[in-house]
Amino acid sequence: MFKALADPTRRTILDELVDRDEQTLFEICSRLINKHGLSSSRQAVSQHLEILESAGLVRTRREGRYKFHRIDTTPLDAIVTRWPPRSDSETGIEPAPDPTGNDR
Amino acid sequence: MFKALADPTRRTILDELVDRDEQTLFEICSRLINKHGLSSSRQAVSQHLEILESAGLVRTRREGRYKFHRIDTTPLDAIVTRWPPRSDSETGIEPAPDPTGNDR
DNA sequence: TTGACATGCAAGCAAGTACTTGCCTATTGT
DNA sequence: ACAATAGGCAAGTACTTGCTTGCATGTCAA
Repeated sequence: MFKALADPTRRTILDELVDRDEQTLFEICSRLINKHGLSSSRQAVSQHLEILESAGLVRTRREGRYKFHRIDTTPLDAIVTRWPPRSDSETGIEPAPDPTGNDR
Repeated sequence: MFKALADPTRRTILDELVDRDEQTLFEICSRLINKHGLSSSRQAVSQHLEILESAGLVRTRREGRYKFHRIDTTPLDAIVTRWPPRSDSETGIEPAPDPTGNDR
């Protein structure tokens, strides 16, 4: 999931899906070009969407020849819970034992 | 910042800095090896820390020949605010105008 | 002062990644 | 049926990136 977020184009795609949900591949393509000035080919965007989907950040729904994409932000919660903001009691001076780390 | 989070070793370094703040380079090195079984050379970890620092996720403090590192989680807030969780009113059926996106 | 220690700098290499190109399948409208 | 449309698959390529190697700088203790 972190690798999926590492690409700026993919982040812009997520921005677009926040702006409007349930978009098709071509729709996302033209909005990237017209609204963001990105020269992204259809295949490039398709591969980005694959990566976003396998990361769990995008859910898809097939309907005839259309494939609609919607954002799923739930995987993002893991980021903030993994590295929680430090409380004041933790930011105090710590014992700082053995800066060389030779015993670990 | 997203690119900084894309590497698993860098994420483990952040884990370590949550576990104990104000660690030196060598200290982080040995903890990566002993606690996580990662075979990371000193130079590799040093470069990871550079990237984390330029991403604003790690703050450093020099003291003699030691350089202490501490985590800064404030940049992470931008992630959740950029792609906020959808409220129920937004998850309803949208008009879905022009799936081809030809007018955009 | 001198040697050990903690860290910094830079060139080179190998693996990964984003993108293109070309072709293919499936669905829909006329 | 047939052409247009929406999307998928796969190989090739240029660029990025994580890592190593070797040396340099700065600090501290004896």
